[in-house]
Amino acid sequence: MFDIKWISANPEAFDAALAKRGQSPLSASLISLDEKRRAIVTELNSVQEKRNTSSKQIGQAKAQKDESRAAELMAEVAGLKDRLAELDASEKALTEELRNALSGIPNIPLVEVPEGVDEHDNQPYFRPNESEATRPAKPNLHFAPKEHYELGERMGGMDFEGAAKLSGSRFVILKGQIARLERAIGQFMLDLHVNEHGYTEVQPPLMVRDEALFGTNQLPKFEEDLFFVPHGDSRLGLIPTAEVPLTNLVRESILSEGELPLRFTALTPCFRSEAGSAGRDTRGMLRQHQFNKVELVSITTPETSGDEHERMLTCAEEVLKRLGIHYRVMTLCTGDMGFGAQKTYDIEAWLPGQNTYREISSVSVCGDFQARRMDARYRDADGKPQFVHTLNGSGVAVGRALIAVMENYQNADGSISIPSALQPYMGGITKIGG
RNA sequence: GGAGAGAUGGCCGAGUGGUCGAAGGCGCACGCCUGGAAAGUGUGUAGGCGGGCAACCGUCUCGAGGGUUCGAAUCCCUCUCUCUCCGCCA
Repeated sequence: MFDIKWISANPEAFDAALAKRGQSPLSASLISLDEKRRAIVTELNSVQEKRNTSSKQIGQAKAQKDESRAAELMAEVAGLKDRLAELDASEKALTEELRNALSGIPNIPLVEVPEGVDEHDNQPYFRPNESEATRPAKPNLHFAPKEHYELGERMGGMDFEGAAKLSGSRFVILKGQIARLERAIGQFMLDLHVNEHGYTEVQPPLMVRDEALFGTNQLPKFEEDLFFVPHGDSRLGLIPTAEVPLTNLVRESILSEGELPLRFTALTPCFRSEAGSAGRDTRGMLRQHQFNKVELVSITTPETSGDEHERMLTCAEEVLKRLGIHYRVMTLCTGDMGFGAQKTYDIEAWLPGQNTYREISSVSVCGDFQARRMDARYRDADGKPQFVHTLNGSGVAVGRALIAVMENYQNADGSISIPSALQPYMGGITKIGG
C-alpha cells in the first residue's frame, strides 16, 4: 500500500511507475480525495478544540458554583454537536475511501526491473562469473524420460484417481516410498535453512483472519484464490503460502533496529483454489489445491532489503544445487510480477519429462508495501518509527521439488535414484521403485 | 459447552465522571557524581492524524466498536482476546 504523502509529493513518478505495470494514472484522483479528507480533518480538529475548551470552562464554572455561566457554556457546546457528528462521519468515510483506493494499487517495480507484458519478457539472471556451467547440469538420460505422474503411478506411490474420489480434482494421494521421499525433501530443505542459512523455524497457524490476508495482499483483490472455513459468525482463511503467517508475525509492532533482520522459515501445507487456472496443468501434481512448501521470510531495514533479496535467492538456489537439479533464474518483467512485489526472481527447475523449465521458487522483495498494510515498523537510529521492508521466497515448493527429483533422477527401468543429499533422510537407501 | 475474573504506556501497576496521555515503580537514554564502575542523584522517555519551513500548536487513542454526558480510562451496550475452575478432547 502506498503513502498518500509520497504520492502527493511525487505524482509524476507514481503515475509513470503505474504505467510500467500497465495501469492508468491515479495520482490526480487520489490527491484530490486526500485534500478533501484533510480539509475535513482540519475543521473537525478545530470544532473538537472548541468543545474541549468550553467543557473545561464548564468544569471550572461548576467548581465555582457559577451555574449561570455553566449553563451558558453548555448551550454553546450543544450547538456544536450536529456539526461534530457530521464531520466525524465524513472523516471516517473519506479515510476509508482513500484506504480502499490505495490498497487496490499494485506495488511499483524497482528501476532495474525489465519492462514487459508477460512471462515472455522475463530475463535470465546471472551474477558476474556465473553461467549455465556453474549450475548443476541437466541429467544425461539415454532413454525417453517419463513425466513424474507416470513414474509415480507405475510404482504405486501416486494415486490421482483415489484422491479424486475423496476430494475431486487437483488432489493426490502419496504412498510408500514416494510419500517418504516427499517428507525427506521437506525435512532436508528446512534443515538447510535453519542450520546453515540462519532462519528461525516456525510452525504457524494454517488458518488466519482476513486482516492477516490483507497484510500480505491476498485481500481484498484475490479473495477468489483462497479457501475459507466458517468460524463462528466469521471465517478463517486457509493460508495459500506460509508467507502470510510468517510476514504477519511482525504486524502492529515496533521493532528495534538491532533485532533486524528477522529471518523465518516454515514447512507448511498451502491451499489454493486455482480458480483462475481451470484446465491448466491438470495432469500430475504440478498444480494442486493442497501442497507443502518451505517458505522463507525476511524482515529488514530499507537499507538492507536489496542485499537480503540477493541473499534469499542464494538460499533458495542452494536447495537445487544440493539436490543436483539443473535450473535457471529469471528476473520477472514488470508485467509478470505479483501484486505486492518490487522485484521478483523465479527459479525454474528443469523437468526432463516435460522437456521444459517449471517454476519451483519465487523470491520477492516488497519494500514497505506490506509493512504499511500490517503497520509493522522499527525504530531507526534517530528513534523514529519507520516501516520495515519485507521479503518472501519459496525455499522451495516441496511438491514441485518432488517432481523435479523424480524426473531428473529417473532410470530406464522406471526406478528413481535418491540424490545423495536426501539419502540421510531416506534411511540411507539409494534407489526406490527398482 | 458451563461458571467466574480480567484487558491501562516497553514492562509492572494506580486511577469509579472534570484541569488524566494518565500517579508510582522497573526498564531505557542523557547529565551529575567517580580514577573508572556500582550505588546515589537530576532530567527525559507512546503512537497516529491535521496545521506549520521550524520551534511548536491542535486533535485522536487507556483491548475494539457504539451509546449516555457540556465533559468518559472511569457509567451503559455489543464484540474480540486472555486467564482460572468444571466438563469434553488429540
